This record gives sequence, structure tokens and C-alpha cells, in this order.
Amino acid sequence: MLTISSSGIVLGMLESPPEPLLSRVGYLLKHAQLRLSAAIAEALAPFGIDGRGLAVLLVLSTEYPMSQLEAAGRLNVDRTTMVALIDGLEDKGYVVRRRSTEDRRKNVVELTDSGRDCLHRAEEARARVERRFLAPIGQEGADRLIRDLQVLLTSGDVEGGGDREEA
Amino acid sequence: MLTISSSGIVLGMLESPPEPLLSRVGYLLKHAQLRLSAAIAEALAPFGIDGRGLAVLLVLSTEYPMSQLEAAGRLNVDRTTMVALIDGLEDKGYVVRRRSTEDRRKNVVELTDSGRDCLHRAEEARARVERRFLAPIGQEGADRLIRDLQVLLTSGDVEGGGDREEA
DNA sequence: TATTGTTATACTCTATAACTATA
DNA sequence: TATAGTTATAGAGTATAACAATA
Repeated sequence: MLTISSSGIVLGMLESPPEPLLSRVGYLLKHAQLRLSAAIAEALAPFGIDGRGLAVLLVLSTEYPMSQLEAAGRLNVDRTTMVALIDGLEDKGYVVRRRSTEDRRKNVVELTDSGRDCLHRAEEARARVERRFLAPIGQEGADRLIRDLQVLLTSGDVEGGGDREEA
Repeated sequence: MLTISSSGIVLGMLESPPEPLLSRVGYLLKHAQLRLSAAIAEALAPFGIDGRGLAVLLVLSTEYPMSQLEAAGRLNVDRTTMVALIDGLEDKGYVVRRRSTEDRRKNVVELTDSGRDCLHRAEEARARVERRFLAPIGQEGADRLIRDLQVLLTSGDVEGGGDREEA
């Protein structure tokens, strides 16, 4: 539940939240993510999937046909990892593997009706948790937070370059 | 390098950033954290430590004497994990273990001069990376982001309760 | 010869259980 | 009997290497 990452410490319910860490962005990001992550996992449990499975269902719903390797590329996970993910979703009847007729090396992975239903309901559940998580900073704060994070992610790399900030 | 977490997918440098994920707070938090985390790890490499080690040094510097178990409690990590962390720091000469005279079951862990020097310089390096990471949203945006995240973390739990937001 | 899916294997990180010494 | 530190072990998660089928 609680962990310590390569970029800093991560706390759960701490007796005494170490003040120096509370002003560190790495700590704040990691801990916020962990909290939200745990809440989402809990909300998705009834569907028998976790955030990873939901992300796979989401990607599969956006394009058709999509092979395992293509899906892996979209989510930037290893193809061996995708095998296990698809295995899990197939076990639950959310997707089916079908040999591609055009290239028999490929598996076309398609959502079942059950999978589509799960996707929609699980997405709602996830969005609900997200809204509750963001509630303390209000709608305006939430919009702001999302936009700021998008800017940070779409900006150039942090690494590389010298010591001084380049304005 | 790239991973997929229990609360969602995590991307590195993706060919096509899946739009649906870019509006998900879980994805944004995780990915922002990963980026910053990688940059910090790179900046700390010359010191022979990572973010975890730095956090331990930081905690050890705030209170004296502090036992391994107390340090573990401050950072909310397992005591067995703390053994390995202290081992690493001791190997590099940043800390020393000393048997407590008051309770001979306890190890008092204290910073060496070298450890204190490392702490200060590594903290500077970390802060520098953090500033560069936040640069795209400006000083105002950075302050806002930090405050928003602090509010989210100091608010009550996300989990528990029913389906509807409690305003 | 390269690519897709698969399996087996290894590696990292962390927690659990058991052991020792102290209390 | 409980606590602090340690060690050994196991579990989750991921990546790497090798293999079969196909191109």
C-alpha cells in the first residue's frame, strides 16, 4: 500500500507527515496519484478489472481492427505484458482474440458486448471517483490542475541541458 | 522505463498519445510524476543515491537521535526496507549505525559530515530539477499546482461513501 | 530474414515470516 | 512476552531471450 519510489518517499496515512516532503512536487504528485489510484482500483473491483484493464478496453474501443501489438504500442507497454492483459480480459469475457485473415500472424482483439458494457460502466465509475477526488479544489481548481499537468507533459524534456534554468 | 499502473496507463514518449487518456487525472498525475522522477534520479546519480536515499537523509537530519524503526515510521516504509536503505547509505559513508546506549536493541542512525554535505548538495540538485520541471507553467502556476495538490492530499479520503458526490 | 504472439526466465521492489538480541 | 534489527523468502510487476508460426 505504501511505497517509496525512486523519486521520493510516498506516504499513506502517516502519523506525522514530514513537513519537508509536503513541499516537494515529486512527493505531492506521487502521493496524489497513489490516493486516486487506490480509489479507482476499489471502484473498478466489482468489474473484475483494474485501471490497466480499463485502459486496454478503452484503447480497443477507439480503433478497429487492432492487433495486440498495436494495442501495446498505443499504451506503450511491452507485447509480453499485453499478452497477460488480454488473457485477463478474455477470461472475463470482455474481449476475444481472432486470427487476422489478412495477416495470420496477428491477433485481432475485439470487444464483446459484455466488454463494451463493462467499459462504459467502468468509465463512469472511474469518472465519478475522479470527480470526488478533485472536489476539494472545486471545478475551477480541477480544470486548472488538469490544464497545468497537460502543459507540463506536453512541454519538452526536463532532463538534458545544464544547471541553470533556461528562463 | 514505461509502465502501466493499477490506476491507468503510463506513457513515455508515445507515437500517438491516446487522447482519451490525456484528460484523465490519474494518467496525468502518474505521467508527470514519472517524468519528474526520472529527471531527479538522473540529477542524483552523481551522489550515488536516488530519491529514496535522499528522503532518508532528509528525515535523519530533522531529529536526533533517530532509530531505524523511527525513520521507517517517518517515511512509512517497512523496517526491512529501511535496513536495505541504511545499508546503501552506510556503504557510501553517508550515515553510521550506532548502538543506542539507552536501549541496546535500537540502532541510532546518524549522518556523517559527508552525509550532511551530500544532503545539502543533493537537495539543491533536486530543487533545481523541480524548478525546471515546473518552468512551463510559470511561478504562479507552480505555486497554484503545489497548493492544489496539498489541498487534495490533506482532504479526507476519496474512498468510502456512496455514488454521488457530497457537494 | 523479419514480425507476431507466446512462454520461460530474470530482475526490481516490496512485504511476510522467522531468527537473534535485547527489554 | 514484546520489540528492534536482520535475514531469507515470496509475491507483484515488468522486461529480456528464445521459440513457433507466418510473412
